[in-house]
Amino acid sequence: MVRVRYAPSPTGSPHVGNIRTALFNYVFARHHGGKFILRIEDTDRNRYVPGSEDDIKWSLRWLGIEWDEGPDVGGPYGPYHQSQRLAIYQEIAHRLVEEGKAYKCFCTPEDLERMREAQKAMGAATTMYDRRCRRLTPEEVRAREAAGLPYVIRFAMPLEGTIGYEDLIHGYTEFRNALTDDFVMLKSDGYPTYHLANIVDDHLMEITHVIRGDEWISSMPRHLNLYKALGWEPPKFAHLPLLLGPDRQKLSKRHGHVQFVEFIKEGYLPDAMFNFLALCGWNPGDDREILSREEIIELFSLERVSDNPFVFHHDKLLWMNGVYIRRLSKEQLVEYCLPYLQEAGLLPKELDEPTRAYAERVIPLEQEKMKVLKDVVSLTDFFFRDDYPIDEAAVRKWYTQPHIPQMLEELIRRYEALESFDAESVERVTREVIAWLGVKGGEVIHPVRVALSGRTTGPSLFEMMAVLGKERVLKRLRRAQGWVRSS
RNA sequence: GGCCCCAUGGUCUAGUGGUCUAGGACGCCUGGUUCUCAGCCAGGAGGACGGGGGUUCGAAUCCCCCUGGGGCUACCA
Repeated sequence: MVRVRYAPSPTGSPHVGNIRTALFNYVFARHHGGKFILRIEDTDRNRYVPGSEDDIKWSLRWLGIEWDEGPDVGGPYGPYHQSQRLAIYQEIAHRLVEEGKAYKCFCTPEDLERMREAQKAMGAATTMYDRRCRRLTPEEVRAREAAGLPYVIRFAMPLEGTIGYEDLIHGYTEFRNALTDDFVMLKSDGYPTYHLANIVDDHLMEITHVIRGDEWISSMPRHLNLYKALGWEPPKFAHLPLLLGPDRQKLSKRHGHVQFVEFIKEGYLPDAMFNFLALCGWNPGDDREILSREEIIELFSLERVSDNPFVFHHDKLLWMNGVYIRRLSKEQLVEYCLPYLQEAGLLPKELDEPTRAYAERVIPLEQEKMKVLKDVVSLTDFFFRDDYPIDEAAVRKWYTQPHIPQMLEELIRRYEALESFDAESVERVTREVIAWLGVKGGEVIHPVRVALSGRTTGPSLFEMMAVLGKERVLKRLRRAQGWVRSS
């Protein structure tokens, strides 16, 4: 039985890279019919950010990623918050101390700082804990404890030899033990560090595969030696290529919009995000790129995960989201868009039937143009308000032309007489005016579009008029009569 | 600096020794459709597969070196 976990730490709203890791774990579990576990690694009390755990869960659920064990759903291996498992880590850390595989270190942060300064002053290329407390005699340790000095527990790394492992993505890799220092396992506040908690929980929760970012490769000598010291069989490891910003640095806040919840708010669709994230480092091996979750789960394999870093560009995500928006039924599109229009104040929070029906006719008009749902606001605002911006350059271009006054007058007269203001009738009448004026179609259509929407781009003019309705159309055409000027 | 990872067009990626004068996608450009934009359709530009050595009849594909980029180097994850 495959058991994998996503183990975020609640130190802020998760960014795309974190969620990509969660998705790969989830897809791997589903592909193998295994379990996907969510474990909260809240072992850093200083960096804890309230609310970030909710963002993590919200992001996962929004993507349709449900965890089989973890917060809210429980499970046989709980608790799933590391802060609730402190006694376990402490017991194991002390056991290691008794076995001589770890030791108490009484160095203060100031001691360590001085040590590093001294090493640098001596021209050392690398600063590394000098293991001074590893050499303390039992009497010295007892004396310090009796004096009530705070301490951390450090792992006693082997001083020689190498340790290696077979990475499912990178292949065999090995490290020289002497190059890794005696890392802290248990902090002076009694909380474990990632290195300890992660190994203990992965073992206790019977995790079979650890799938995480490449930045963890360098911690492998610590983890592998810890497993060895504990006498535990390590799980399989797969390190995912890093997600990079356009400057090729590891993706982070510095790159702007990288928080996953920002993507949700912008109006990316869950299916599109799922699809795109799956392609951040993985591909199905053929030319397909638009893939459903079911297809991704069916086709996924770690063997097809690339081992080179992935530069995250928004362009392709935007394109893909557009593809998914265009595939939406009119009803789905409306449901997705209404909240954005309400949020923008273009529609009331409580929709009455006529208003809703109107919005249902407006929104689909711009479906093919939307890249993100939020686009609906700028694309359709003139349908919902009268004080929309006017493209002055377009007004200057058209409203200085000689046929415009006559055109407006004639259009208004004929539209007023129309009984049914549907697209076909409006088009018929408009074409009559075009013929009567003896001008090209565009010479009427373009200035009318500017009159009705204030812009030069937009939906098909006649459908737009039918939706706007006779009253609004006439009002706006009359207003446009005031734009006419000679030049 | 040390250790480790990575290296195919601007970006993502196919490619696992011959079928590659390197395929696909995004982006970009052109044309078509059309009342505009978008969409859709059809074309196009853009790579001497980072460089140098090998191995081989034959290398984008295997090996080595170099170069470049990145990650880690905390009582953070």
